Amino acid sequence: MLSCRHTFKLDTIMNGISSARSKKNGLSVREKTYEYLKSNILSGRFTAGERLAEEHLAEELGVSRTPVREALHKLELEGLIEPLESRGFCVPHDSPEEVEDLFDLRTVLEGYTLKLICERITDEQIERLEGVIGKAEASLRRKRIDEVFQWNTEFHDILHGMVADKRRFHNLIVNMRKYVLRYRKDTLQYLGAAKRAIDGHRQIVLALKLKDPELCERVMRVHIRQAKEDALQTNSEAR
Amino acid sequence: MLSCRHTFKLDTIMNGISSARSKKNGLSVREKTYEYLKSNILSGRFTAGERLAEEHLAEELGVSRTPVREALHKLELEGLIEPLESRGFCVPHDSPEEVEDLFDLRTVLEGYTLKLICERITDEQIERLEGVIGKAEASLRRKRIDEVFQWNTEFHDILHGMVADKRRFHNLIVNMRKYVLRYRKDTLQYLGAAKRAIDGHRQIVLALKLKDPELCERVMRVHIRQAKEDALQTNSEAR
DNA sequence: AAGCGCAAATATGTATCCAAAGTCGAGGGG
DNA sequence: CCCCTCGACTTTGGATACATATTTGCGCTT
Repeated sequence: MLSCRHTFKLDTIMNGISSARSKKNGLSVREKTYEYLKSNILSGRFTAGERLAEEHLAEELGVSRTPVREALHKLELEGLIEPLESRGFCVPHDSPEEVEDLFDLRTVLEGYTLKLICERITDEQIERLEGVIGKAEASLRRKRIDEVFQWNTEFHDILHGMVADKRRFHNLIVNMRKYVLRYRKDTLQYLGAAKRAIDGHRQIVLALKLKDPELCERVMRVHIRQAKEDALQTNSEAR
Repeated sequence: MLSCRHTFKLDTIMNGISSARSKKNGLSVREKTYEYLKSNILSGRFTAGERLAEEHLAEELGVSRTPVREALHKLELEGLIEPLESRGFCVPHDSPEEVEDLFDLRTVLEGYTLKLICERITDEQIERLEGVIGKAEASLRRKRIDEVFQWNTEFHDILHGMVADKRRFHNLIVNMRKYVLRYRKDTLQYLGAAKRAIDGHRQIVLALKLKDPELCERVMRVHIRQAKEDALQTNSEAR
């Protein structure tokens, strides 16, 4: 209650910067709310099953319920939260089965995507990928796991950028990688997993160089399956 | 303007039946709005690029803008509409490339799904599938294309029902089949396509009987690719 | 006559309001 | 003592109100 004060404050600021979705510069309140909630969910701030109430979140952010509602609905559609039987939403419990499903889906989609990429990739792009792998290895040698993670992310970003024109594939894959972050943050802790990931990337580039679409698909499937196993391993250890 | 009258009327009716999302019986206004818009989009009532304005739609349905907005956002996420640069949404132009993308995605997902199904299907379920194929053939002999379509849909429904526990796969596939309807409605017209679809289903069942996961994946890929070609063919003829 | 600019209309984003449904607890009855 | 019921409170869905932004068209100026 009494969030009016905060509301007015934020409102004023927002107006000053860029009231609605001025697209270029500032994000709309809804977008900010959405991003805020998403990052909180992915970073694990909310424990699974914990109730997320519109009102409460609205107050916390100093905005009205409207953008919060829209953000929650969007998150629900993306599968990051699920409706509670009674009311409200919560971050779903992630059973090992669901984690497995998620990775299986990635296995299939990313495998096929690499096959597509194989047919259109240029030598220059391959060099870029190799450069990134090199940087990841350098970070690994310095035991900077978080840096390795950054470079590995970059590696996949470059790949996905190559199918940006295939919007459905692109959106789907990018979305799934977001969910995966929830698990990866634990996985990351292990040097072994980081090394395996880099090895996988080396193999991917090799397959791309050979211009063998079928090999590409298989290699990527193996890579993601490896990631799945690392994630499941870490997850079960955590409990 | 002056939609107030309608609004009050519908409001009263709604309240009488089941105001909010009484889940079991009646749909919430948002859900009804969503379904309404979706069926209108899929049935091709809106021409591609045509602007969909909240206010206008709200008035047409006799509801306020709130549920319309939520429905529009949902449709956007599903890819059935896309935001216009300025404001509002529109049904995207479906370039042959996009249709191809859509089917490619289905190819991959359904292929993998059949592989999964292969490992868990029972003889009884196979019999059910064969029964449905038989009925589709009977309908085909009587040249009842719409009936063939129903049975073919049933065939895929049964298959997808078998991976209902893999929620991500399930949702994704079911969703994509919805989009496909937009094209299939034309494709359907052709007996040749109907026959090819049934043949594909026969092959699928055969692969399932052989319990060969790799074969299943390949056969399903071929089947969907066939559907893609039929769809593209029809589409280009239509223009 | 043409182009620039301003103003009005329209649409969208956000806040608030209202009604209805669900939840929880207290009190009474079995 | 436990269960059932009724009522108040919480929370959500939907409507409306309001501010802002965009677009379009009209008028003025050059």
